[in-house]
Amino acid sequence: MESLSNTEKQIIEAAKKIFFQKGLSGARMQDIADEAGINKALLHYYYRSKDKLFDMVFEDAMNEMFVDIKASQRKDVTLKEKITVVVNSYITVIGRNPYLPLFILHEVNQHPERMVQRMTGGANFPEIKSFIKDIQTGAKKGVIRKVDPLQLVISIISMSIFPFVARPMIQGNIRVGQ
Amino acid sequence: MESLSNTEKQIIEAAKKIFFQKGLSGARMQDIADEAGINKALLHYYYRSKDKLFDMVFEDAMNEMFVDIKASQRKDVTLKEKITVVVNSYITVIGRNPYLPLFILHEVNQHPERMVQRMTGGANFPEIKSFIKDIQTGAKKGVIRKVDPLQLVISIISMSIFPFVARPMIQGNIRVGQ
DNA sequence: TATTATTTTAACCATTTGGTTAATGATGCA
DNA sequence: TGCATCATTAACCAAATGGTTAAAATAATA
Repeated sequence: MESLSNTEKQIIEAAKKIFFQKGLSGARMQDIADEAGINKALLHYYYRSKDKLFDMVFEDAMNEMFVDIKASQRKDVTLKEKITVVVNSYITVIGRNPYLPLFILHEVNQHPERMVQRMTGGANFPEIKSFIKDIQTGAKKGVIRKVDPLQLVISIISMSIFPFVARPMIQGNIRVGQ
Repeated sequence: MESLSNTEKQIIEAAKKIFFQKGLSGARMQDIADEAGINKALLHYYYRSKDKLFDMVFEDAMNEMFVDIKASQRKDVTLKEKITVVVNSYITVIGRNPYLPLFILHEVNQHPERMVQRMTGGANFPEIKSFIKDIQTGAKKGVIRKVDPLQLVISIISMSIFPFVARPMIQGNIRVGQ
């Protein structure tokens, strides 16, 4: 991220746009070049291969998706505040970039190994385990009802993210039923 | 679906396997032919083009995803039973074929028009509108708390489907945090 | 069995696509 | 101003890929 040339930024922006929409296998280097308004060879000049370029974009996407979440894991925040932060964060981030979640989910499914790397390497990634512990102590204190902590986490994440992912289908459906 | 030859079935099965895993743009006709144990030209003999073949698979997928759901829309079932049927149906169907939801979501995002067709044409497709009405009358009768019906539907669907979609990420995450 | 229709294949073909190369433009610097 | 480095491009290449064709194998039919 340190001092990218103007062209480099254009390329990354273009690559994000195309990769987010079409995925790795659906994206064409020519499309990215066109979107960036440059020659295709220049893509390879800066980022050697399609895969390398995709890696950058993917790492960017992961960061974008989870930056704010990290904030919820500060120790000095109450459980309910943490939950609020998580939900708000997802809604804000995805609202800003609707392609993000489905892009990540699809690509993780295509190459699970690629994500495990980013997860161990990448700085900001939400730690579910710590969230679970918070819920457990919260339940003991009586702040929330006693539930399976993992299930609660999954439910919160599901309800925060899935509506965006399924939006085209739901909207389509409602429209079809008049 | 009426009396397909053995080869045709093999092709459909192979095509489903490959398309489900890799999506339209990621799938190779050669892969499908190999998976079916036949020559690539035979694919085109039965299903003219990759797109035509994909259309079959996609329609199949949509049906598979929503067959059972239709059952929940019978009039003589209570609201809570309906909800149970919906949740169980999704869990069963996706448990049987984990690739299904992400495949559909991804492809619908790639070509929204394709889905709208399937939705208007396809027989079994869950009608959210009718579900919403059930919830509204249920709320009036006091069977459930008064909530935004659409939000409830979306939450139910989210919690039923998303855990499967995000499974690799959640499992990966938990493993990484030891 | 002879012939016709159907199924299957090997060999091709045209296009697309990721990637390379060599030349041209620009930019800084001595 | 001349030279060297960096940025950019047009033209090209090889491999991959969807699709075709003509021939071979198989099944149906008379």
